[in-house]
Amino acid sequence: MIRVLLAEDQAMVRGALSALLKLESDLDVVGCAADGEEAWQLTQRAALDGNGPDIVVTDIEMPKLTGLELAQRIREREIGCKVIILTTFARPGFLRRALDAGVSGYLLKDAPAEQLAEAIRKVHRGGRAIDPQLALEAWSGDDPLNDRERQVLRLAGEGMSAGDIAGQLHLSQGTVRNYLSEAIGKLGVSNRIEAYRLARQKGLL
Amino acid sequence: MIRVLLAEDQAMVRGALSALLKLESDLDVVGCAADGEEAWQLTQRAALDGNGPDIVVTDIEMPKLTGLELAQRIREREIGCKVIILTTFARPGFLRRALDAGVSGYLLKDAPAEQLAEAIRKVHRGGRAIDPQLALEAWSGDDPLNDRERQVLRLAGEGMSAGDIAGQLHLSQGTVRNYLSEAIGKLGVSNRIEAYRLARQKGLL
DNA sequence: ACTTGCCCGTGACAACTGTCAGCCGGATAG
DNA sequence: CTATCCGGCTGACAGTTGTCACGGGCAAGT
Repeated sequence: MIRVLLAEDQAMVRGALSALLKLESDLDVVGCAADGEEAWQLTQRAALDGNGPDIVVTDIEMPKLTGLELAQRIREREIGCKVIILTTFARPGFLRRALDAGVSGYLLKDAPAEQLAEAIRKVHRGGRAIDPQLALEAWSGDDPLNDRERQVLRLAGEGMSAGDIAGQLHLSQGTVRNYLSEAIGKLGVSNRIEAYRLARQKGLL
Repeated sequence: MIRVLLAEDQAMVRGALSALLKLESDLDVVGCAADGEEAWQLTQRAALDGNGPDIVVTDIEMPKLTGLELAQRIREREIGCKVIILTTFARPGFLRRALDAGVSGYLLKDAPAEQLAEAIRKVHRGGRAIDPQLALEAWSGDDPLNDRERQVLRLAGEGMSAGDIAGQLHLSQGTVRNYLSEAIGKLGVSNRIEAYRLARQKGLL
């Protein structure tokens, strides 16, 4: 019996995926989480009790903690469970960061439903399940942005001013503007809005 | 037995929803479509054979034919089956257009999974199933923005400067800034980025 | 110890943004 | 006809943004 934990913010989709996996006799859905933070709590707590999930299937874009951050944390704290990313976005940057975060699988929501159970089994056997089309693209374009630039850009994209961002990240306003300027330059655009859009589109956020 | 047809472009989600509905003993998933056009073909053909679906559950954003267009067509050709929209987007503008197209239900993918089956039954009995939170907004929050403000905001949201926008719309730079200022004020935010995000989120663009 | 690189910060400057008060011409209505 | 509204424009002002040059601190290599 493979123990699976599901993290996905859209309740309807979460419930439906759960129903899908419950049809498989060798899979056991031991938990569902509506955001990354909840998934982390559940995983960690269960792991301490010795009945943690074998596989975490997670979306990327979720409130509080993204799927990528969740994967990273699971690896850092050595929880010992595998992670499969299940997302809408075929962005090379996402896949790359997912691999850096040590995930074992990366599936698209566009893929046929049967692939999910198959991927879970494959990963559980110690294999990897990476969408083949995407795997190719991932090593072509490279990611110019560093962590700070990403953070700052993300906040700027939500409409925060340099001052706001500085407050939130405990930096000075000038530094924030420098990072933004850097990011704008690296991406070859002319203001923060375009930088945000481009970075987002390329999956660099 | 309620006959249901499912239209949703993401294969994984489509399969999962299908699994979810198959758990209900009084529901029968008689077809799945990956886009609006396919859903229309299936619905129409089955209707001619006298075994058309009672309910079509459809996403909005799909290739070829959107869920809204599908709903409209089903009503125009008097197929005689009900439509339930199932979408990510809580935009009052979408709901309004959906109602105009004669749909019987409008659910969010954020809603709990159980609601889908309930909504289907309710609509089959002749009722309506509109997300209550959304229903309020749709007729309360009426659109504060005028055409110019919308245009300008849309372009600003793509990263264009006041000067760029002025060029594109054949206005003066100052006028563009005035419109932006107006829009920012009406939406109660503090810069163009937030204004864009809010307007977009409310479906006003 | 010395470079090299990175992170964070400063100060200054030009450009852009957001706000406001007010002008003009056309349409509409009383 | 005149009053009023509306779309568009202007000019001015303070605040924010984008750029640049530069300085200090810290870590890793050499």
